[in-house]
Amino acid sequence: MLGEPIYDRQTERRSATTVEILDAAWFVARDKGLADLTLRDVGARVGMRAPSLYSYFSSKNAIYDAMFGQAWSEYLTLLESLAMPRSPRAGLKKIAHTFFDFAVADLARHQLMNQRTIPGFVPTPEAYAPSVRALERTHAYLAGYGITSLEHGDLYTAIIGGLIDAQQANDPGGDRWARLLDPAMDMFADCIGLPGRGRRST
Amino acid sequence: MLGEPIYDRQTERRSATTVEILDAAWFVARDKGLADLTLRDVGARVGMRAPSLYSYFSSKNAIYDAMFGQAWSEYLTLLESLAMPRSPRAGLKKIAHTFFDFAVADLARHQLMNQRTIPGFVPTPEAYAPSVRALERTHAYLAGYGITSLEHGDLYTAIIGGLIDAQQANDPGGDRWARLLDPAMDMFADCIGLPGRGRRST
DNA sequence: GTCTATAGTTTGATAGAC
DNA sequence: GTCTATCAAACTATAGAC
Repeated sequence: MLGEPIYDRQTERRSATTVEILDAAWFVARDKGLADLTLRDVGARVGMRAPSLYSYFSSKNAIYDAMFGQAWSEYLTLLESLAMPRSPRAGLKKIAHTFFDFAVADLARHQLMNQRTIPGFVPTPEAYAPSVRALERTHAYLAGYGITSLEHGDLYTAIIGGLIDAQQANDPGGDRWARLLDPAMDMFADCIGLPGRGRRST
Repeated sequence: MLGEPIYDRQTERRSATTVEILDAAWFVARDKGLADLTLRDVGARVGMRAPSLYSYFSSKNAIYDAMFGQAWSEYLTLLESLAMPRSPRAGLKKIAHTFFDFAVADLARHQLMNQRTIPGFVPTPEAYAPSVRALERTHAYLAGYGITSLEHGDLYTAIIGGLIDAQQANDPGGDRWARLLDPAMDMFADCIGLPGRGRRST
């Protein structure tokens, strides 16, 4: 008797369709807004009727859940692929820019990842896992620069998050707050006594 | 012929009911979530059926709009009532705490005031006015402490906003990020060269 | 001004034919 | 696995009686 194959045409085709559906969901979310995503629209985008989606996802929230996990996994991969510089100051800026740019590049994604805006949606532990790993990885980077205090890590992420929200809320598509990212990082670095440039006017 | 009265029993009663409806709307928003506010629930809370609300508000968005204006007016009043201290550092902290506490005290209100989470809702210019006045007033306070640069003002508000969002997203009801407010303000003050304590470890 | 009644829409989800 | 058909529910908003 032959061993069971790791995959066959059927399961391969099936997961390909699953990815296709998720892509369609992202498109609709960006187009109509994350909260206004409907199964009809998603289905139409992949040439299906809404009920057919239930062959791939058990509910609408299951789609949100997969999107959540996918987005954080993407960010985690991006974060882990970074070649971190020697200089702590440059390192802080690199992570900050990576997160900032990732968030600003896709508002719907940022909303799903970082805000609690979908009424009944709570990510499952499986989908939540990569976001935890991303945070751990960030703290590991900071620790590599000698920043081990929990408070410093919290403040660091809060400042970046504040700049992102201000940017997208008050100047979407612009760079009024994006330009403050580096000065803010220098300010933070000065505050915790990192080596490098001393005081700076802005 | 008698002059027209400034008000009479009818208009007085009418505006009283309007306030009652708004109070009910706030209650429902806090209870069920801002996005899940329904006219049925609001009506039930004031002993009316949903259609009756249309005698007071022309649409559901008109209710959101009134709530938006009301919230910002309240904050503006609070802001203008502050007795600002002499010390710039203390002043920065006072405004920061005022805004932080106001936001954290009512999540639904914060969501309506500062985030764009309701699908079709855009505040009318009238409702938007007090929020502009609040921002102007904040900048006036900062100017009184010699902080006149636009960038500094933007960074100041972004930091506070970031701490608020981190607090409510990751530790609602706690104080993990609230405790960072003063250190963050000292950091900011150090950065822009305000007098007072020099460098500080956190 | 408030009600009942209802229009008109949209949505997530299920049943069952093919 | 995809479809049609449909359900059940929710909502905003309007019309018209009282």
